Amino acid sequence: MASAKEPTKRTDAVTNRARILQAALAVFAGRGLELEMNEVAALAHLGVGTLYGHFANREDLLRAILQSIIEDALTQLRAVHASHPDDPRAALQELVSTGVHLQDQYRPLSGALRDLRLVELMDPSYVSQVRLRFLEVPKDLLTQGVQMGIFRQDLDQDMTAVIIMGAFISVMDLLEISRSLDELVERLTHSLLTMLT
Amino acid sequence: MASAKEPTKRTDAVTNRARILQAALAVFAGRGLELEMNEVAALAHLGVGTLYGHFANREDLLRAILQSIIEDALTQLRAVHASHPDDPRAALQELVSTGVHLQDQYRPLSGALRDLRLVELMDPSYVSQVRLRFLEVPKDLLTQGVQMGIFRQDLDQDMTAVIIMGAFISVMDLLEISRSLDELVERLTHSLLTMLT
Amino acid sequence: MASAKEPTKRTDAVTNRARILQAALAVFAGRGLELEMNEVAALAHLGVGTLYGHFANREDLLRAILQSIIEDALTQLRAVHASHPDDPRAALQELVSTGVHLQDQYRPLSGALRDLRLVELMDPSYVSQVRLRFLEVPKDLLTQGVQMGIFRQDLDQDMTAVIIMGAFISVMDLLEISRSLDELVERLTHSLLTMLT
Amino acid sequence: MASAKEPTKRTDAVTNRARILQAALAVFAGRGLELEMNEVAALAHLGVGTLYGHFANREDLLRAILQSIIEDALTQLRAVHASHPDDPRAALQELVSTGVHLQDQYRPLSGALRDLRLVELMDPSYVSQVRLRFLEVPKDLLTQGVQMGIFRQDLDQDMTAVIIMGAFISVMDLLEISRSLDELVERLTHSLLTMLT
DNA sequence: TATGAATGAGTGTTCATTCAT
DNA sequence: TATGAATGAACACTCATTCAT
Repeated sequence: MASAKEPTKRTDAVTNRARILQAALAVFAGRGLELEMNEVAALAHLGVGTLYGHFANREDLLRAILQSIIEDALTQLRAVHASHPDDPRAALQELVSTGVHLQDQYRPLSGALRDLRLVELMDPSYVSQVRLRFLEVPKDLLTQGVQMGIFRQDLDQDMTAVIIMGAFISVMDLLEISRSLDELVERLTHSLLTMLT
Repeated sequence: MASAKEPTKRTDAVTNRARILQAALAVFAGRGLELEMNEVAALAHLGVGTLYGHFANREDLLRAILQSIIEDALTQLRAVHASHPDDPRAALQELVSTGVHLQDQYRPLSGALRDLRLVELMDPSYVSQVRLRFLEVPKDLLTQGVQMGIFRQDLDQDMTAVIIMGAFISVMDLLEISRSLDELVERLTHSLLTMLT
Repeated sequence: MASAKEPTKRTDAVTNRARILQAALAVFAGRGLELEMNEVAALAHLGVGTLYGHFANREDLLRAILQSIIEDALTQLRAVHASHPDDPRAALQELVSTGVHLQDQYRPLSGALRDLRLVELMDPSYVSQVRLRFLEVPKDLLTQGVQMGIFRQDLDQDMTAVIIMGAFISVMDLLEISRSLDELVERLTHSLLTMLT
Repeated sequence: MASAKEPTKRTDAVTNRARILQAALAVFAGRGLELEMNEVAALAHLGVGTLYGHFANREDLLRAILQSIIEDALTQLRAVHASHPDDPRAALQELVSTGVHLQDQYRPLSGALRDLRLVELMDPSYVSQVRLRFLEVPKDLLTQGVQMGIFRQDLDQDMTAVIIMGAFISVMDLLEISRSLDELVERLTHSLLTMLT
């Protein structure tokens, strides 16, 4: 029905918004919070002005990226737990794997989450809420594992969740002296399981 | 060109270098790598030009701050181990305490150590070397504890060191929902001891 | 951040590049290599940023001006020779006139061509090449005049070309004690013709 | 009588003034009007402050250098004429030689004399006066030569003086394609003598 | 809605000049 | 008088944001 005479000048607005986010994500992966609007525009093959049609300003775009990353990460992490409803050990292993690969995928994220500029960007309450949502994941896994008698009973579950999440972040420091991400995953999983059972 | 209104301050040059570093440290604590020369100068009650008499440029000043922080942190952490030569449990407790307080004192440090700009600032090999030097501290403590039969034998010491360091960093995330730094230290120490023995 | 008080000028980009060059030329005529970006921008009734959209940096703009002046000057000087194919005397007269008026039009040029900063700006080989291209003009005229039997045979043509070019430059020193440019042109032409024939 | 106990702390003020001028001259030879106070001070092995004890400001120092160079150049050029009271040909040859070597010795001078900043620095009337004093030298030589029947009678002596001075300056352009300064001197002298006799 | 040239506040850095020692 | 660290105005350049097209 629709005969496209013009060379798709008005690409669908939704498409463009997605394209911007995708480009912004790529730039964020490289530059983190230093992301530049021109660079995003260039990568999205759009004019800078177009970015401002979809996001009020740079901060808005950053917020959108961060939310997108955060929700993606949370979704991935939660999916892990859901996919191993009866096997906390396997769940932990995959949680570690997913966590480490998320670090790799969104490299500047962990730094950004600790960057003071983030608090100026996002609502402070949102930031702490996000942190808690992340901690929920290992905590739920722990609770289940303890109930099933697989993990030790004498754990401070909040602290243990923190320890697990912190391990995801810090283990990247060993990447340079390690053969591969997968080796790190395996060793970290083993260590955590040793300490938790 | 120079209009001197106030009676020019003429403190000792050595004093001024220290004052600049102190001011820069304070600004770094607030802004991290976004540190601005004007802000440092203002905080030090010095003209901008004076900064350039002591540091060739902004990057040089950042490098000086970072090295200063890093060496201070490493010194503090190592001192802990040395002060408890025969008691790995007590050493761990104080290590946790020192680690958490360092996080608090040099807030943007852990983020900066993960910031891509750091590698442009410092030698890449220096950065990874620093990470390893930090990991050495808990690792040495572990080795000793295992030899003394206090910690479990079945630990991957590199991984465990990573887990301990990661815990220092991540535990700050819980600060908002915790009553105090000291409470966090206590709970984290307890959890780590539980898992290590 | 940008507070637009006046109704933003939005002249064609091509127009603006020309306007910048024109303004830069005017500033160069006044300040030579000391040209300031702010001054050029103000004279062009454009923001500084606009200059950087057309020229990568100050040096680039200077290069563009210098090349523009040099090519214009060379073109004008060569055109003189071409317009008097059979009359070296008339050609010399007009060459002097053009040379002197070029000096007047692009006042700091001859100084700039002798400025050490020029070599940092342009390729050193470009600079010496330009000098030679300037010398070609009187030299060709001499060659032709000698062949036609109008100028004396016993001339070192390179040296004579240098003498003619040097006269253009130095004669400006007499401007203050002379009635007009045209008088200078006439007297210089007469002197040169006297010495060459 | 004077027993110098202190390590010559107070070097004679006259000595220092001379040292500053010497250093400034050397810097001027390299940088021209871009001369920097710190560089002069360093080369003179004196503190910057000392410079301001002898010269009110940078412009004052520049004025002093320029006057020194100008007077030196004039003295040298006049001495040439005086040393060949009866031989205008020989005088011209040596005038060329001296002129060319002065160009070489005070490289940025001819550019500076054409620099607009010079007029802001020196009294405009001083500048034109200086130009005339320079022109006097070849002019006197011409007058004498004409009176002695050695140079042609039909010369506009002002213009010819200009032509000679201009030749000194422009001949430096050929230095790059010439074997040596001396070769240039010889060829230029020959050409001038050819044209003047 | 899309464009991207234009904008100018803000930042790093230089360098003539001052003044406590 | 000599010193040189301190000073800050001035300048090149960047980049988020706007708006005429």
